Amino acid sequence: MSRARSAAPAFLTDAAPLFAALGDETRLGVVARLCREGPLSIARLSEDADVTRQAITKHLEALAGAGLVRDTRRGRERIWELEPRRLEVARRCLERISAQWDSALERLQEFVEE
Amino acid sequence: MSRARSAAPAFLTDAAPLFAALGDETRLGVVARLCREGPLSIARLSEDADVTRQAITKHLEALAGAGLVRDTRRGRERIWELEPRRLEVARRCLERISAQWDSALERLQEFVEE
DNA sequence: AAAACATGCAACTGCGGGGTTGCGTTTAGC
DNA sequence: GCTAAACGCAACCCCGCAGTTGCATGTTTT
Repeated sequence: MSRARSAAPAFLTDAAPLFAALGDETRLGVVARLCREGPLSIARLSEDADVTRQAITKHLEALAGAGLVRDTRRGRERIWELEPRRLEVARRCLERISAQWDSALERLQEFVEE
Repeated sequence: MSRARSAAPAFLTDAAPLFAALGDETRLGVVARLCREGPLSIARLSEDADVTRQAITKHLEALAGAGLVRDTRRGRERIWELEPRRLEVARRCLERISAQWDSALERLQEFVEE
């Protein structure tokens, strides 16, 4: 489908890669952890993970590809942190879709009441 | 990671498959269309899509796997519609994560202001 | 300078996702 | 009853993702 039916809204086209990036338990966990613990190195992120350090690295780069995180080099470490701006965009995106569903749900509710 | 770091919150574990289901432009388009056009048959959903009918079928079943849609047979047709309850759950899930990010963003803001 | 630490790079595997084609089956519509 | 529409099923292909291992490189630390 992609851009069928009178051109899908832009925020939907943008949303797909975003969802895809978050559609992995490991990555979602990394984001959550960066959320509540702030910037962390790869080593620290890998410590409690049940996958390899390299796996974590790949996931971080996947998240970076979606623009959700950013890395900064500090000595021999590579520190990863959330990307506020992009995260804010993503947040709005989620809310728009949420709102879209909400109105759809209301309409469905009307049907039921008839 | 998955359930590392003092057990990841349940709503995170649940969210991953949800995001995964939505992490495809085609599927996202299908959901959006069911949102604003109501229940539709596979044929109608495939009409304007740029993939095959079978592809659409698979996507629908993927969405069904995430509990987002439901099918009803009507004659020779198979009608697909949104699953309100589950969609509501998903919506709340998005909002929780959104809120989580929001507080993280606020904290980041504080850092900047220092 | 040597040991320990943090990471990069590359190759490799396995598997599932997204897509297709071909054909069979059921249900409308004349 | 015959044709066309709507769909199911199954096999197949391709590619990228998630994960691994092994080794090299750069940085602290003592």
